[in-house]
Amino acid sequence: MTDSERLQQAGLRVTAPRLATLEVLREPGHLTAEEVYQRVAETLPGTSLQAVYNVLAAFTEAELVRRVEFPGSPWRYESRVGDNHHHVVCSGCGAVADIDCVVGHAPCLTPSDASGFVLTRAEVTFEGLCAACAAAADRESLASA
Amino acid sequence: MTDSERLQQAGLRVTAPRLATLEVLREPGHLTAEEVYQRVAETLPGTSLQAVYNVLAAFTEAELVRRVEFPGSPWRYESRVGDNHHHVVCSGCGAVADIDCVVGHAPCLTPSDASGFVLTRAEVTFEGLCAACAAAADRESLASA
DNA sequence: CAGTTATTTTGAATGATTCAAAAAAGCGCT
DNA sequence: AGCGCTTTTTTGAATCATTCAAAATAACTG
Ligand SMILES: [Mn+2]
Ligand SMILES: [Mn+2]
Ligand SMILES: [Zn+2]
Ligand SMILES: [Zn+2]
Repeated sequence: MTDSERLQQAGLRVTAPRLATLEVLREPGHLTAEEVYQRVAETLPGTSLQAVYNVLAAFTEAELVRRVEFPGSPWRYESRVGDNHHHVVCSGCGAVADIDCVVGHAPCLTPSDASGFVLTRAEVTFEGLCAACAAAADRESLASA
Repeated sequence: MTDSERLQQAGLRVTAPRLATLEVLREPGHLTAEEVYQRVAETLPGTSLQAVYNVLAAFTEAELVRRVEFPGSPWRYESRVGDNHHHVVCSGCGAVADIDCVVGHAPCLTPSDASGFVLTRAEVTFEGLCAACAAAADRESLASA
């Protein structure tokens, strides 16, 4: 299916900013609105940041993209949708990586006691150190020892 | 241990705003800085919102309180610390409830593949409808059927 | 192509959090 | 109790991501 068709299927008009945004978000990654805007502006100068915000809001609504929120960071957007995967954020450098849903059977959707809530979704964010930052920390502690 | 002693143990000076904040956060709940400020101001008029922000930042740093972030909401603070429990947020009314760590053996800390990250923490936020909102939704769908 | 409606542009507003400088208060010591 | 040093609070302003609003423009329908 072409990008235009995807937009139409979602009930959205086919516009240049939207096509450019789809293109930018095609490759894997977790970009902020500002970052998407920078990249869109490369191929489509004159596009406003506000337009990118509008596009991303519409896409999120239509579930063409997924919006993820990490502490202390602006919202980020990715094209990997529909699989409720999770994320790790490096507390050293801020790098983000995808994590497939834990140990098979989605244990994260079956808490022991949900206090009467009907659960629809689980958002899981891991925190840790990426390989590079962990290595750096190792060298650090070795040097000071 | 008294609140004063807790502050001293954390290396923090004992001040009125800090004691008042500890008092406010004694009971379970998830309050925003603004809400803490409102309650502190009741017993300690003249306290500034900025002071509350300072206190909460110091407390979070010292792990006297835990800060949790929910999408679309200002940060919230709670006194239940040290057990890495999780949360549900009602998508209807915004109510927040605690959820003990899922099915015993903390499966949320053992993802199938962490892409080389060394994990230190898992933040799990469930989304759903609280009992009241679920009941309301039921009535709604019944009426329109 | 004209009419209708969605989208983009431009410019400003909002709200939570942070920054900075001066005043006040807490603590250790005498 | 009083001094001096350091932390905390106050006051006032700044920052940043996101949102709001109105007018201009562009996409779809027939
Ligand atoms: Mn992802
Ligand atoms: Mn809690
Ligand atoms: Zn890193
Ligand atoms: Zn509810």
